[in-house]
Amino acid sequence: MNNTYQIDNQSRKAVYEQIIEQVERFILAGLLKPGDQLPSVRSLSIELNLNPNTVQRAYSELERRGVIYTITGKGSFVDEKAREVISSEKRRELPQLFETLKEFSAAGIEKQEILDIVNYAYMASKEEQD
Amino acid sequence: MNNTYQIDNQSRKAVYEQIIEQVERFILAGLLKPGDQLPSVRSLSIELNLNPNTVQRAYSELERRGVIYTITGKGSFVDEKAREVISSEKRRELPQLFETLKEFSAAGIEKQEILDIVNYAYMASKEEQD
Amino acid sequence: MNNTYQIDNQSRKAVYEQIIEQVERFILAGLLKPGDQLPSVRSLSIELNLNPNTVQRAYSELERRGVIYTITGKGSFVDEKAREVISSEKRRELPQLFETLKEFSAAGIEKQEILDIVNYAYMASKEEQD
Amino acid sequence: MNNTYQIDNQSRKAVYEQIIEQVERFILAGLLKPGDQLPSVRSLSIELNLNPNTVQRAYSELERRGVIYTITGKGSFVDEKAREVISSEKRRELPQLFETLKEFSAAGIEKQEILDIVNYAYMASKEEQD
DNA sequence: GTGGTCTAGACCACT
DNA sequence: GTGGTCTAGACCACC
Repeated sequence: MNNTYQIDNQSRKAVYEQIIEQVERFILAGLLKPGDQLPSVRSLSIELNLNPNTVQRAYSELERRGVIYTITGKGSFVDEKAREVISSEKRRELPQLFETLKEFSAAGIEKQEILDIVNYAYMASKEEQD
Repeated sequence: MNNTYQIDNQSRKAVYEQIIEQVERFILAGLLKPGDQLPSVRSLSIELNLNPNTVQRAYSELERRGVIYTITGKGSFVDEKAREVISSEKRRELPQLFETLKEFSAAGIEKQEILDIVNYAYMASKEEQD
Repeated sequence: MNNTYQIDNQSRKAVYEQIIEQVERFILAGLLKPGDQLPSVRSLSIELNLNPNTVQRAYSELERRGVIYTITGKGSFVDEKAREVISSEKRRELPQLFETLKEFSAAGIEKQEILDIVNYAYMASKEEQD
Repeated sequence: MNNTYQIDNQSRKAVYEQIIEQVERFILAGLLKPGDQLPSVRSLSIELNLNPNTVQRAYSELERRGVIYTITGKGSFVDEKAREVISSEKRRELPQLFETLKEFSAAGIEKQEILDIVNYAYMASKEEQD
């Protein structure tokens, strides 16, 4: 796992959302810790060959959520409560998981197959953490 | 559970995608069986207060996927292989489930909590089936 | 090869065109000879479970082309010049074959592969003739 | 050979299909290469005096097939695998060629005449390529 | 600027 | 009546 940002222009996901996701992923993975400085809007926009507006939008949204904070003239930094904020965001996705799983069931996908995937995912996640 | 169509204008999901999802859900739930006729483009567009084009687009996509077939001048009908097609569509979503679960793990959501949701979802789905 | 009519409701081809094609094919195959009587509009529409209008339309078009002729009150019969007419219809499709073949070439399909198909098709056709 | 788009309003082929065919033809002819940008939906609709929806529909279908990819807000571009995709589409038409040839045979068109057309078509295609 | 979606309403071929 | 296509024109998100 590396901590350099990447964007997939061909993805149907908006570019600014891809940036948000990656910042949050780096935080969850411990690659970015509270107080750490994020790349500046300008440098990241150059690195990723993006319009600065796009990067700015991602940072603004992250700040709105309380994941980072910005000190004008100094830069953007990971908030103390970042992990907490991200976790509660993810938790809000659980009801949708429930709906998805009901559809898998209706589609005839065996419960055991899902349970296996859960186990693999949790194993894989713990390994990446190390 | 009823089999009348509903659309949510607030949703960020495209209306035509909502129609597709509902048709597929009705089929999985057994409310629409192979050979059954779907509401005509016109009648559904009136019922949902939509433009015929929007309904037409949903039906075209369902036909392209092999979920329904259309006889010009007669109507649209559930394909014999509809369930099969939908199941394989769903199965293609499993890798994304894997990614989502890894994120839940990284976000500190306990595996047991996920397993509970899986169990609930499969119970709920089986009940709706009856 | 049999000479009973069949229609494919799910085909994208119009039903009346399917009838036309089959009549012409039977004539080319020698299953229908000049002077032979075609099934009546009514009986064919019942046999194929079609609206009589649809069958009528096919017969009218065949008459217009000179493939069959109709004697009111007696029925429809294969015209003496039927084969000739159908052949010249087919011959008019040759320029389109030319275009199709150019596209196959551009798509990287080898000429030899096409030549093989031509040979097979002519062999198969001669066999069915017997 | 030029690479400007043209539509034939008289044709019974749908306009959006004509656009699809032309884009694919330009790609096969090497006039459009992977990564090349297609005219924007708006500009092409103006150039051809069509409604933007019609062009949009063609582009959507091309994207679904994997011939082009689209970056919302930036434009549509020829996919790396475009030729591959188009070739396999064409190859799927071969069985229909077989049927057509059988009919030509039954219609009394000499095999030699067909072979000549194949040769001409392959010659013509190679020349256009240069 | 770009594509994505939708409404409104029309015409056509076919059953 | 049914679906298939198209025009005209609008609004949105994103770059």
